[in-house]
Amino acid sequence: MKKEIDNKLNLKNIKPTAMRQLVLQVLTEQKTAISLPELEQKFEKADKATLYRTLKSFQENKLIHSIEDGSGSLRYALCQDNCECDPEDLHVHFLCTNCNQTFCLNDIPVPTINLPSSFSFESVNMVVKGICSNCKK
Amino acid sequence: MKKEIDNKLNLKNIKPTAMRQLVLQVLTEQKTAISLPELEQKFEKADKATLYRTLKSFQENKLIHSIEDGSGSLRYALCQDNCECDPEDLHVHFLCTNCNQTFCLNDIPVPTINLPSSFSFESVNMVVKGICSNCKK
DNA sequence: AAGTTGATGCAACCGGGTTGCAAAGTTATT
DNA sequence: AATAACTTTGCAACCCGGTTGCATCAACTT
Repeated sequence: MKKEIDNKLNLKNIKPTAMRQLVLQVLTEQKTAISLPELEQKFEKADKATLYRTLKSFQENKLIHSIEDGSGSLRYALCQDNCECDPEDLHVHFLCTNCNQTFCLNDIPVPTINLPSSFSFESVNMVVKGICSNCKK
Repeated sequence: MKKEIDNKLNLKNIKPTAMRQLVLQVLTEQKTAISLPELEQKFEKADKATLYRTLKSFQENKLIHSIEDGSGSLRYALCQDNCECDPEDLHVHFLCTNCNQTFCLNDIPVPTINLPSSFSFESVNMVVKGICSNCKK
């Protein structure tokens, strides 16, 4: 366990501090994308700013990606192994309006948009809202 | 001018107060989607809360639609004439990472996503980021 | 061991969004 | 025309996610 965590960090050139190990641990166990305040709650006593900076460095090193979740806040989730956070790596996200969880639909790529030629493309954020499988039952 | 504004409001069953006329005026002149703080700045002296509630009632009455602009804040733009804010009415939005303006790509509908059958669809938000035509020059 | 660099914790701030409440304005009722 | 009932407005205050400054602490360099 510990080994794998450290491995992942090293692979992305992130110095494996205690804090970072813990955060990555949480992110690994987490099936849905998590927000900063949610992450904060996972710890008894943790500093928001530290977590914030931890997530930021994870993101800069392409260990996680962030999405605007459709309710005005950011959420974070682990990238797929091969992810380079390039446009082709982007997938659709799903926000459940009932339980408020955000799911990575990893196997649904964001459709390509034919922009007017006067616009140039950098990235795209696509969030579908509805009811998730858990809440439908 | 005044006539058209009032007409639009009446059509959507919104009582045409002075404030609402002014806000709709601004929205009509505005080519890009506007945020609440931006709207505030368009007036010498206007109350944020009132503007907020004005936008809210416009939205409830389907005179305008809102989008999460990809930078964490909401923006508002006039609906098309025939718009019912149904999923089929949704279009893609474009955020310029240079000038920070949000454009309605009215003629680019949001592509349909085939959700896993266990998820049900309500709505979708799609924002493309890049450089707009003005900034490319 | 001293010096450099980076990580952490605390506090404070910022800005968008939102609400409560009282005053002003409008509409309806007699 | 006067009153009651409802709506809109303005002000203040608040909430919360995100962010920064700064001092401290840890790790690593020479």
